[in-house]
Amino acid sequence: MKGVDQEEVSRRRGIYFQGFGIYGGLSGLYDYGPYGARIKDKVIRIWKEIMLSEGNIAEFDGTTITHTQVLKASGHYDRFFDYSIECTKCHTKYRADDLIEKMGVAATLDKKWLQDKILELEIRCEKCQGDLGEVKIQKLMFPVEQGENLEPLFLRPETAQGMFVNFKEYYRFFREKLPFAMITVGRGYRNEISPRRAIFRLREFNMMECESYFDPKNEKWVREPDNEIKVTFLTNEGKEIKATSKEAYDKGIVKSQPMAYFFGLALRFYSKVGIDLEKIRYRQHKKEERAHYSSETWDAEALTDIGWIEITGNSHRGTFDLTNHIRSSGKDLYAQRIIPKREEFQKVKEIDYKKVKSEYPDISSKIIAAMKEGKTEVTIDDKNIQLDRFTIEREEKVVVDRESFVPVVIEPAFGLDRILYAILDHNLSSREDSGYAYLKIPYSISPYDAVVLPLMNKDGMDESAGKIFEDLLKSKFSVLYDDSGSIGKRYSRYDEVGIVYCITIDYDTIKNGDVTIRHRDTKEQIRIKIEDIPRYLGSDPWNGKAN
RNA sequence: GCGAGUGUAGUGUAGCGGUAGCACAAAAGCUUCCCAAGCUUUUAACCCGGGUUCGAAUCCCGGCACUCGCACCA
Repeated sequence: MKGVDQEEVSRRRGIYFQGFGIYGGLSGLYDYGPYGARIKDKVIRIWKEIMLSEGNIAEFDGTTITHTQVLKASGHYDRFFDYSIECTKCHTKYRADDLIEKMGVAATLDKKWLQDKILELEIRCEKCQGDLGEVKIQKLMFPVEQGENLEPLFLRPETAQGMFVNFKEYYRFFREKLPFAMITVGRGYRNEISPRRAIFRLREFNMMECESYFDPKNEKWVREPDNEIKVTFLTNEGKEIKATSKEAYDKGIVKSQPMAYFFGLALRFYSKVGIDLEKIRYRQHKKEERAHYSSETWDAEALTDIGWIEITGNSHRGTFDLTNHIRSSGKDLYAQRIIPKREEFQKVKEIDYKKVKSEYPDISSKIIAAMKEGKTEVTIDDKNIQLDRFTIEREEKVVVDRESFVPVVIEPAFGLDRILYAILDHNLSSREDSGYAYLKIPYSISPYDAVVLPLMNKDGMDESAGKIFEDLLKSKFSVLYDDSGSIGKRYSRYDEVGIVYCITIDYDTIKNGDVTIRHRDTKEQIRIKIEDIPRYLGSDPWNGKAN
C-alpha cells in the first residue's frame, strides 16, 4: 500500500471492475476495461514472446468445455469436491473427510457415507464439543448442459488437461524429440467457495500455463538455469536463501533442473512487466500442502497489500497425468528413447496351420479362429480339443534400438489475474509532492504508446495536434487524443493509468514544427521534431530498471 | 458456505421516518503558452424485490453484492 487504493483506481479508471454491475454484480467475475484489457493483452504478449523464443515451446489453444472422460482421468471428476460440515453451536467449519481420517479411518468420498460415519464415530466439534450439522457438498467445477438426454459437461478447472491429451500431436510436431513444452493462455473456471479481493480470487480466471515433457532418465532443459537474477527461496524446511536459479539448483535447493530453468524465465518475465523482484520469493510447498501427484512444488509469491500471494505455481507432476490418460483412453501417449542397439531373442508363438489342417481338415477354420481369440480349449461337435498342441514356439532375433516410456511433466502455471494484481500493487504510487497517483508500469505494458495533447484549443494548436494524432494512428501507434481540461489535469489523467508519454502541442509547434514529450515518471520534457515522434516512440525508449 | 458488518451520482462520503447534500471526477463555455488553477453552467445516486407507514435511502423480511473472520484454494 502506498496510499493509493488499487481497487478504487481500477474501478474509477476502467482497469478492472466487477462483472454485470448494473444487475448487482456476480461474485467472482470481473471484467477488464479499456486500460486493463490493453495491459493484460500486453502482459500476455510478453509472456508468449519469452516462452516461444525458447525454440522448443509451441502454442496450444484448446477449448474450455472439456470431455468428461478427461476430468475422470485427471481425478477432477471424483476429487474436485469439498465435503464440509459445520458445528451447529460455534459454526467452526471442517472437512468431513478430514475429521474421519483423524480418527484413523479411511474416508470414502460419499455424502451419505461421511454423514453416517460421523454419527457412528460420535465425532464432535473439536473446539466446543458441539453437535456437527449436515455434510454439505461444494462442487468446484462448473457444469454445462449439452443436450436433453446427455450428461452435463464441465468447464475446465485448469488448461493443463487439454495439453496433456494432445501430447502426441506435439510430440510429432517436435519430431519425437524431448524435451519440449506446450503453452496455453486461456480461461479456467473454479466454483470457489468465497471469491474475494477483486481479481485475486475469481470463479472465471485467466491463466498462462506451460507443460514441459521430459525423459525421466534425462530430466534436463536444453539450456542452463539463469545465473543472474537473485531471488529469495524459502524451503519447506524453513530455510531462506537468496540465490540465482542456477545456484538454487546447484545447491540442491531446487531438485529439478527444468524447474530451476523456468524460474529464470519467469523472473525475466516478471521483471519485464514491472513486478518488483525484491517483492518476489519462491516458497516450497510442504509435503501435506502438495497436490497428490506432485513430487516438488514451488510457488512464486509476490508481496502485495494483502500479503504474499501466489502468482505462479510450479509443479513437478511426474508421469501422473499422461499415465492416467493412457489408462483411461487406451491410447499411446508414450515417448521413445533411443538406446544402444542390441540383439534380442524373443519367443514367438505361432499357430501350426499344417498340423491343424491335417488333424481336423473339416473344422480347421473354427479351431484357428478360436486360437486367434486366445482360447486354450474349444468344444466343436461335442469334441473337446486342447489347443496348446497346435502352437509352435520358436525364437526370433530382433534388433532393439528404442524403448517406450511415459514422459514426466513439469508445469509452471501463471495466474494472469494475480500477476496483474501484483503489477498494479507494485507500480501504483503517489507523487511525493502532490500525492497524486501514477502507475509506473514499463512502457512495454503501458496501455497506450502516448497521448496527444494540444496545450490549448485554439490558435491552430488543435488542428496541429489533430494531424499529429492521425499520423501516429496511421503509423500503427496506439495513441489517445485529449483536449479537455488544463494541461496539468490531463497529464495526471494519464499518469494514473500508466501511459508513459504525453505529446504536447504548443505555440512553438506551430512556429518550429516540434513538440514536447513528457515522461510520466520524471515529469521531464524534451523537445523533438514532429517527424521524429514515431522514431522516438518506436525505439521503446524506456530506460528504467524494469527493462 | 457460515458468522459479523456494510451497500447513497464515475469515485469518496453526509443524511438515519418528511421526499437526497457535499467534495473530487466528468461535460459545455470563458480564461489560461506546461503539471488536477479560477469563474459560469450542466449531467449524474439511495443495490434489487416485498412489507410496515399518510409518507421509507432511513424500520422489518427476502435476495444480490462487498469487507473482515472461519473454512476453502485440489
